[in-house]
Amino acid sequence: MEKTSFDQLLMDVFREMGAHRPEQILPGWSLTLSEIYALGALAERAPLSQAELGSVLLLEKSSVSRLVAQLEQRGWVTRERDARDSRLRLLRLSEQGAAINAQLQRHMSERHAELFEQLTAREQAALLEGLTALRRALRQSQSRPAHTPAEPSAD
Amino acid sequence: MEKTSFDQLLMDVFREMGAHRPEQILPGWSLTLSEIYALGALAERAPLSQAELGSVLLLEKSSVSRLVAQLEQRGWVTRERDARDSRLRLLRLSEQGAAINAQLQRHMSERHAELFEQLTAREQAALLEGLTALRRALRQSQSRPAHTPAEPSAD
DNA sequence: CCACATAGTTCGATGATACAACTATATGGT
DNA sequence: ACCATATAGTTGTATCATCGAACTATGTGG
Repeated sequence: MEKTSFDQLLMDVFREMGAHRPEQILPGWSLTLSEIYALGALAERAPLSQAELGSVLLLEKSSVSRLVAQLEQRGWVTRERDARDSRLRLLRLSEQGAAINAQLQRHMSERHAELFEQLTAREQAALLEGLTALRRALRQSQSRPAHTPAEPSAD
Repeated sequence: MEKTSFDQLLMDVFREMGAHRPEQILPGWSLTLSEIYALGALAERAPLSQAELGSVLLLEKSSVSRLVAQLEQRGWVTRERDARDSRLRLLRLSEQGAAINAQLQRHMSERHAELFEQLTAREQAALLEGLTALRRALRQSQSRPAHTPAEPSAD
């Protein structure tokens, strides 16, 4: 039993999941991780401004701008101007976008299922518990990345 | 309590660790994930040909070629020709490379430590167990990525 | 010795990202 | 009202990791 480091483990998992190959995340779908992630975020937390989406995705606003432009072009996301503050772009999934997202989730679930079948129930539980905890820890120690996503001022 | 999907979890973790921002993995070190990973692989499994390294990293041979060229340029990796088959480049860490790798590992361990402090012992154990199992499962179902890395012929 | 296989390199393209400079809109003080 | 400043988003430019294809060099088997 190799005492593999946690980083090593995580890196292995990243790679095997094809994280360094944008096109490969979901074979056949020309979707990047960011796009998938964005759809998921919008599906859950209803209307988000681009800045808000950026702080979820940890992406620079310019990257978000282009990202959502693409999603809009595909007809998956709508960008409505906020009535109260027309600088804001309120992002929502279109119906088609919601459908795509559902399909994506399903697709990924299937992939999970395959993977999970190979884990014992105990391992599955451990994986979820561990990742959830890790994410929590990461969020807290969120050691101010370069483009430190500004806290959406709750103002 | 959101029933966060596993993919979602994993993606969150990716992003918070800065996996989409090459430079950001280890602030101050201009190292990509692949480079870090390559150093680690060489540290463990002694001399590897580029093809072998490629199948570890899941990278195309051309990508490996450039990657190791960079590492060599920095003086971290040596590329010796195999005496028996001079087509092969036997990759090894230089002393400096080994030192760098050790430093990297230490650096990352520290980061772990910070993160782990925020997890309960139980969560830590769960994380390691879960990731280990997941990696195993990924390796097994490693079914057919596009550029399917050829099995390094055990010759 | 020639045909073919294998290891690696180089070239060109793609795509995700950042940063900086810009536009448009909002807000607050005088 | 008006200007200064702040904020949201866009556009332009650069970087860089990656792939695929075409190439070179080396090994191998008739």
